[in-house]
Amino acid sequence: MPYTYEYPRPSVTVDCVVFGFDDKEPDLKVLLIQRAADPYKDCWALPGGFVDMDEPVETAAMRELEEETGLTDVFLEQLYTFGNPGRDPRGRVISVAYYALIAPADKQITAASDAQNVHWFSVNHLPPLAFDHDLILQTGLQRIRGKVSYQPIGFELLPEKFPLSALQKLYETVLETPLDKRNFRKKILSMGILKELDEFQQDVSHRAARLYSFDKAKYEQMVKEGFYFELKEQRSRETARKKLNPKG
Amino acid sequence: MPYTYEYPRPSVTVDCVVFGFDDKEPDLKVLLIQRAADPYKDCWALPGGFVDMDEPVETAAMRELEEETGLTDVFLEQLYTFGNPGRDPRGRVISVAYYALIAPADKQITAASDAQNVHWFSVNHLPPLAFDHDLILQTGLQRIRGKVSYQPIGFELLPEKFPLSALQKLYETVLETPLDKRNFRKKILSMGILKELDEFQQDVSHRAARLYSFDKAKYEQMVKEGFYFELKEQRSRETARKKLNPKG
DNA sequence: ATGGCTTTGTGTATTGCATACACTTTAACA
DNA sequence: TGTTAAAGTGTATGCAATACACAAAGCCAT
Repeated sequence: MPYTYEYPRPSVTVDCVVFGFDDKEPDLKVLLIQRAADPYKDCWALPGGFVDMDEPVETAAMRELEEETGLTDVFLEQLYTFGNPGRDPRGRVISVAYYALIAPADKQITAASDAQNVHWFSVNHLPPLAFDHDLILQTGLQRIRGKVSYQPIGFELLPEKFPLSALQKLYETVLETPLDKRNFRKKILSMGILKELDEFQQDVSHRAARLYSFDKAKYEQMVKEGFYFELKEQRSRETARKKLNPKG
Repeated sequence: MPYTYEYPRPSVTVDCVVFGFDDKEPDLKVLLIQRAADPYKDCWALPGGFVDMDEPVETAAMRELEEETGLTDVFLEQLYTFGNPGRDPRGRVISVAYYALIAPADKQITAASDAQNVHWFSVNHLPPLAFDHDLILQTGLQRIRGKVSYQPIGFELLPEKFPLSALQKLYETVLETPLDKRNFRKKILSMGILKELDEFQQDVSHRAARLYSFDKAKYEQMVKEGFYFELKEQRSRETARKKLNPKG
């Protein structure tokens, strides 16, 4: 026990809420691991672990994610720090949570390290989770729901090349609202941040859709010039009217 | 040195970016303390300190804020966690940063604890800061710039009763853009989240403006019913036209 | 009291964008 | 070849954002 301090110190961990989108189902999924060790042995949990003394916190998140699930090169952003006393039976543990967005089809998942199992779960059918991981997960869900409308992070959940219908389904799923096809296409295309490809869907039993890709360089250029991404839930005229005159 | 652990542990601190608004100047201010102890003795810094083992992190932020500046009952939200190795010369210190919004006129400030001095600084005229506090402060600034447009947090920076011109100046200051008076008033009043008071400015050497207050209960009710606060930088027709046809 | 100064407070015409809405085209497969 | 499934496309309407200027109020100095 060589590490001695004048005052007590908490442990610091990282946890990752990894979101994935499947446009076949379609629903929003979260990657969970089944714990191989106590506490909460056999319970499902977010991938994560202790921060090393000489690594940045975000690096720790990426390292733990790779160790436990095999994932590398993912979009990763800090979510929130959870540090209530009592959230971990081992003592005072403060956890810096991150959220990641990946296109499951693009990435291979492998259980490793102290995960005995890794699995995608729909956010609507989650198992009981270890620690306060359900709170962390719900916080992540709120975050991406709030964020997709104002930042083009949704593209991180799609493969590099995708049909417009997949993008629309993604937005419909995350925002939990149907969108009008013509209006959606008109709006996203008018932004000019998509590259129209000369490629089409393969192996579909109906007319193949044209594929697009997100033009990140152009998007960043446009942001510099004052462009403002916005792709929100459509507010119907009904709703708008009610706002002004609640009696109908 | 009674605290001994099997693995090394970082220290965990909190830091607070306290924003205030002065509609006389008008500019956005930040509350800084002058450190009474090493490291960075005499240097200006964000109020903050170590998290106790048995208190929630947010409680630590409120406690340190009160100890060092005398402030209580302020709007406080978590901002971001800064934990790069090397950010503190005392060793590995991970800091959970919060930001606070207050109306300086409503609150009394008092230097105490290990602050030898407390002072409001304009965000445009900051002294050199201790640790990575400039990074934290800029992160806070970005956060409120991004957030005022979509959440009515601006009211936290005004006294309870305020004239519309103060609200407008606040938005102009935070968004760094002029706003049209008639359009601003039309929009904010049409939202129905302001209570029109039967009180007027006192001691002004011109026509006294009517005072308003933010109707928080009504706002929260409206949010439940699907209301969506939005008060953004106005995009001129010029700008909008350039977007579609860059050549003019 | 009068005129000057400062800030409040108000209305309308125009334009652009969001919305609502349905049918034809394409391609695979039976 | 016709059945099925999804892709792809245009327009009319209405609301909301914008641009814009002057009269009213109240204090102050003369």
